[in-house]
Amino acid sequence: VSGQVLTDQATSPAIEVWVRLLRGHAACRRSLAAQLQAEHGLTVNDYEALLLLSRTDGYYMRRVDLADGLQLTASGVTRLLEGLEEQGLVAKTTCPTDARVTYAKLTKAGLKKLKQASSSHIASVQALFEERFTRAELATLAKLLDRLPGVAAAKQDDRAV
Amino acid sequence: VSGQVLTDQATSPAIEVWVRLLRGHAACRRSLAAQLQAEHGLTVNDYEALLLLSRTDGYYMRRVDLADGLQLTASGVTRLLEGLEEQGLVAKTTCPTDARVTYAKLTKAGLKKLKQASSSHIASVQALFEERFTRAELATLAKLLDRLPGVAAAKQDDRAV
DNA sequence: TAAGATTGAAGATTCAATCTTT
DNA sequence: AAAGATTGAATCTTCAATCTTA
Repeated sequence: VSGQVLTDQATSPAIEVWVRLLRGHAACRRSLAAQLQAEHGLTVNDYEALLLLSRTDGYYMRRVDLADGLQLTASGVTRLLEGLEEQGLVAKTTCPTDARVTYAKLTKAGLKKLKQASSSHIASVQALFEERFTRAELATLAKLLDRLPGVAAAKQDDRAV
Repeated sequence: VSGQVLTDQATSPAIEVWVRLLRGHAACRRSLAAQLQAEHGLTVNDYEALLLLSRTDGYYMRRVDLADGLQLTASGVTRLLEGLEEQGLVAKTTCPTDARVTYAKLTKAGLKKLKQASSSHIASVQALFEERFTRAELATLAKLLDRLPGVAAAKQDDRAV
């Protein structure tokens, strides 16, 4: 009798994808976050911020662009960088042409930390995904996930800097 | 010169998928959470909890199973249900055969709330995904995401109850 | 001892408001 | 007025410890 409150729509393909995205993201993140924290004392966003910075020319980014790349709010980025600055992994730099802007710059220590963390973190990510998907399936997944909001935008910034 | 700190591995198919999962989830969730909050005063997990409960026989679940289904910790579920109980959408029920267990039971008000919220929320989810993917692509995505940790487990529980 | 559940303290993130500079 | 950034308050979630029952 029960268990059928929401019919049709409730199990539409879009809903199925959304629920799987929710649960899958949560489980993957929990696992990878635990590893990153235990082995390197970094959160997922800590790591991702260092990585985005490391891929730019000059190792610096505006906070706004970091927010877009990480899919965080402006204040989220301020708080995230607070922590990284305290650890000496990122430093503030002023923009010579626009005094409103504060750059986040990857320090030597930050680059070193990223390099240290990368090998084991990348291995964890690969273990998690390559255990479950073939190379072709991963390519398919990447191509499809690319169309989600936030994904292409982040890549553009990445390329633009 | 810079921007090439991490080579090869750093752009492996697994990493590409993980980063897209991170950003895509964040962007989708932000958008859907805002809609759900504005129109119904519910968080994403509020909604998902009501939905999981509505699909069971008798409209109740153990907290442990809810945690597994939502990919939350046990204490996360306690806090989530606290809020739903305050709103009268869920009520505590004791288990007659095991005094350790407290069931979360969907109330009439909870079922009503879920029904109210569903139509617009489902429409939002469909708008978000159907705008970007064909039906076949959604099916492919669902099938692949199914293999992520946490996803199949949640479905099993859903079915088991 | 295990399992189910809760609690206090802490962390991460957001919103709304604010400040400065353009 | 708009853009970049920060801050205080609030929310959500987790971890570690605890409690009760099996």
